[in-house]
Amino acid sequence: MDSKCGSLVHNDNCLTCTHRHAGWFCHLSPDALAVYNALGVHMLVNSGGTLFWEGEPARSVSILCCGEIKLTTSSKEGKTLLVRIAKPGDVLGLSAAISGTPYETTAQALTPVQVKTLQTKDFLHFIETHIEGTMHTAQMLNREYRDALSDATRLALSISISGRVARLFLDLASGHGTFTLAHTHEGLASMLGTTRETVTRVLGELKRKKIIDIEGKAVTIRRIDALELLA
Amino acid sequence: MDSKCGSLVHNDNCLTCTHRHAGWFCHLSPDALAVYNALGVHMLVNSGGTLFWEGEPARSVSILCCGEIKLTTSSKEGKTLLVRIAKPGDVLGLSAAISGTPYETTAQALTPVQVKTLQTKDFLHFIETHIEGTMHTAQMLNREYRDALSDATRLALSISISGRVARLFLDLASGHGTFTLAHTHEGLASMLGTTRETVTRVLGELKRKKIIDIEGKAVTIRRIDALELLA
DNA sequence: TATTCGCAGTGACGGCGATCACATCATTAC
DNA sequence: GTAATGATGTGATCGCCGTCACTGCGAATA
Repeated sequence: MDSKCGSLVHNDNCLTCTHRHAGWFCHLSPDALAVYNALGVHMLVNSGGTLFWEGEPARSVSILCCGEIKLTTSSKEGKTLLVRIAKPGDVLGLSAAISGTPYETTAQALTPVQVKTLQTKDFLHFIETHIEGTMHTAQMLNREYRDALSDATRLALSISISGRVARLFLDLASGHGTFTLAHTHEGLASMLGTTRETVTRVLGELKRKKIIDIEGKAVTIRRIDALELLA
Repeated sequence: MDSKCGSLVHNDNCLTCTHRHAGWFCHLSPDALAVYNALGVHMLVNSGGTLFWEGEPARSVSILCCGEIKLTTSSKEGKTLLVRIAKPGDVLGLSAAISGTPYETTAQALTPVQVKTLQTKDFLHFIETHIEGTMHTAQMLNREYRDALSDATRLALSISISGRVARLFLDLASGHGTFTLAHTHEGLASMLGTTRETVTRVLGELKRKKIIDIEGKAVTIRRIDALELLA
């Protein structure tokens, strides 16, 4: 499953699309796919571009074809929580469309991305008339729910910040001994409800204790037992 | 919308049920309702009874007819996070059923409750064959997602324990100015990710500031605006 | 090369809340 | 009654971590 856009050749035909993968919203049966394909438009967004802002009325829904998109939410005081990184196959603005409320997050491209964008009413009409689409919608919302819940759990159940870092790293590694850290310390801090400085210090501590290794963006877990103890 | 079970007369017929309300899962068209009605069984659960435990295989899905159910998740060390208080019309075990994973929370009745319980496979078959049910599923999952996200946001963006207490009390009051506090300080602490002493101190503070009154187990909210500000 | 800008690392200091310790009350057991 | 047990209230201490201030480093731009 390649998360990049390849050469970023603009492909606006879902019927001939080779990116699609099980678990993606657009992984539909030929019949539904034909209807889906006729809807909306394909768009390219530059790295750093913003698809929508938190609080904005939800005019459209976008399915991410390739690339990565950062979803954040912020408090009145300007503090920001990194909700999650959307991957290809994800639907952006889904929750807002379903509930008819403004976007609950801000969506900003981390890489060049391609999205297929539908007007909210077209999207809703599609899922209301294709049960397959409705089921996929439920699946996607369920994933978002599980993500948000595990965030809340991580934040609530670990008193210490190092505990939260440990929990997050165990999540990110998801069984493997190594993973790619796609976040800056700033980004980690906002996921963990702490500050950039504290993240720097905690990571330094973990490296010094030989619990993890960090080389560039590659993180290796050396003592998973120690991490689990912290979490 | 009465959240109580009235005289708790056992009504096992959804067709003649007068509790139902817009936004509830079971608020279905006559056709779908007739099918839905024929599924599963109605059950009464005493206050304090447990419907299911976190980690258990998701054998069944329950729609809450009346009463309140506490959903919690906990860490290995026994610390507990209050996920939310389910209200009538909510579907318990929905996420687990949709994703085919174990229950992600523990469900414990706060009051005497009536639920309609379906085997997971029957529930899935119902929503896979009734788009109305699928849409309601998406709506419910969306609500759960929004709840979890606001939990995460509050936990991440607010350091203060008094904010969490305020939020919990607003949930428990659910619009009313008064409610019964069915937990010890110890219990509250474990839900809020803090300690018994801190709960005692925060409650004392809130009483001193005339934001709430506590007499025995009866809590009265005197200044709901102040609570909302804290949360 | 020089400048800029974002990210990473580090020290100092102060405050919130965890922890420990103990003093009331309330309720149940005896 | 008295003892025992559990819940609540309160003070003292202390450490984690938020905040501020600054340095170093590398990549991008000119």
